[in-house]
Amino acid sequence: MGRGKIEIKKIENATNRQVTYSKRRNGLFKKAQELTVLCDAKVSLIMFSSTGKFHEFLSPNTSQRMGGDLNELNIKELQALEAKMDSSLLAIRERKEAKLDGQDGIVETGGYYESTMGLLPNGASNLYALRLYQNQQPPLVLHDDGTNDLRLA
Amino acid sequence: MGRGKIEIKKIENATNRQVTYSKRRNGLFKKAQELTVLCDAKVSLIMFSSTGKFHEFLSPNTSQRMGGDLNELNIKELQALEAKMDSSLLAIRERKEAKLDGQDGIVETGGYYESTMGLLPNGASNLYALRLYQNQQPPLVLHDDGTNDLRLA
DNA sequence: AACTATTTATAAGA
DNA sequence: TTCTTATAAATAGTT
Repeated sequence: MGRGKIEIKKIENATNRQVTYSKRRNGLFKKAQELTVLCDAKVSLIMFSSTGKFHEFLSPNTSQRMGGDLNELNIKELQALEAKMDSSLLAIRERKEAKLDGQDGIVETGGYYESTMGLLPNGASNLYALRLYQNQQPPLVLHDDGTNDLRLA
Repeated sequence: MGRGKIEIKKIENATNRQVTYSKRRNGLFKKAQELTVLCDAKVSLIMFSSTGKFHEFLSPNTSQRMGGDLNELNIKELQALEAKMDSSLLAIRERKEAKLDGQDGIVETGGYYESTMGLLPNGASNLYALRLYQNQQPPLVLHDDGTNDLRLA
């Protein structure tokens, strides 16, 4: 939708690529915003340009605590969060043990799903998704771009 | 871009809202895909309809481990992941303690940033963002939609 | 699900 | 870079 039709392939010229990224990023955010309002949906949109610039959109209706911090959470919420982190950590430790022992006990039964993207202080980025399941020995799926180690703060 | 111009406000008719959600969701995914390819960007797009349906887009170049599981992670990665979860858990416990004591020790110094959205097995959803910092007493920012308790598996 | 009249996004140019 | 505008693309209302 412009003066000419373009092929969807990587824009090799870095300047043009940056300009297009900027324009289309704005377009995507606007669309995400509109979808959120029109359809009462929840949207999380996170992106990194090829130069490592980070931008995100979160549904306004999910941002009531924006700028807040843990002090805004009540004890019950903190306990729930702690419990979740605890069980996730346990899952990771179990996996690590299984790995060390050469075991394999993955059972994918569905359940909690989580997708996330991280930005590190040095500008490097990673994108990964975690799938945390509810059975007693939760498997966990982790993705990254395959080009960097997981860089977890 | 249709037969008529529309106002960006919630579509009250549930059927129309669902139809529009479906159309615009596809549009958003297509745009996200194009941006990924054209600009060599990384994009994570996650959404829930008002009826709780879940959809996501992850940049293809960040999905090399799709379908994999923790067994595909090496020990080093598992250790890094474990350490991250550990420190996050510690941050949460510290916050909880501070909360119980009525303290306030938040210091936002920047650093690791993480945004995430979760889906629970019962179809309920939550959207929240965590900001995990690198200083020794990491503050943590958590958002949800304010209408439900945090529902963490 | 398809079809189009229109609106909207944007590629190329200024 | 920011603005313009011709054109491609998305989509609202309809069938």
